[in-house]
Amino acid sequence: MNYWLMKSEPGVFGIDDLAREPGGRAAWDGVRNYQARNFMREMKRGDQALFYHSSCATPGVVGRMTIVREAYPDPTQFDPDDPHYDARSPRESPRWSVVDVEFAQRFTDTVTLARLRAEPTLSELLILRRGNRLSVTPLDRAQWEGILALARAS
DNA sequence: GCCAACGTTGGC
DNA sequence: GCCAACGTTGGC
Repeated sequence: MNYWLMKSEPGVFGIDDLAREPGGRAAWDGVRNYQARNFMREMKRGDQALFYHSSCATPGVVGRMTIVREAYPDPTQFDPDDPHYDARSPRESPRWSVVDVEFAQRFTDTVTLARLRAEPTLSELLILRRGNRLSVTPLDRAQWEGILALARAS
């Protein structure tokens, strides 16, 4: 099993939006960065992911979800009315992928970015790296457990 | 709103 | 292939 951290702006699509979807399931669409896309293509059904709220008053990890469908073409890349439309993505070999995620838990309290930075054992977290902008990053098991422990402790 | 960091684009 | 310009991300 693999562990991931996935960012989204709560003003666009937050964890409460995911929880409200039918079955708590949604396609994680709109990713337009090759490195992030490649990580999504590595995801396996049953992998676990943390939901991170970015560009908001209190950025941080707000809950967790499960990968329920492995990578397939992102339909929004072919939709001219979608903000993530990509006119240069070939139909026969789509450039962008999505995975389907399923809501698992919303933490009572956000594990804030400040709290993550204050935790010495999480110093290698990719999202804490200076200038990091990747919206999808892998976690190792210790990081996953560490963040869940912080969520339980709050 | 500001700004640092980074990815992408496009001229050459 | 280089690199300047530009756009985006995301914390503050």
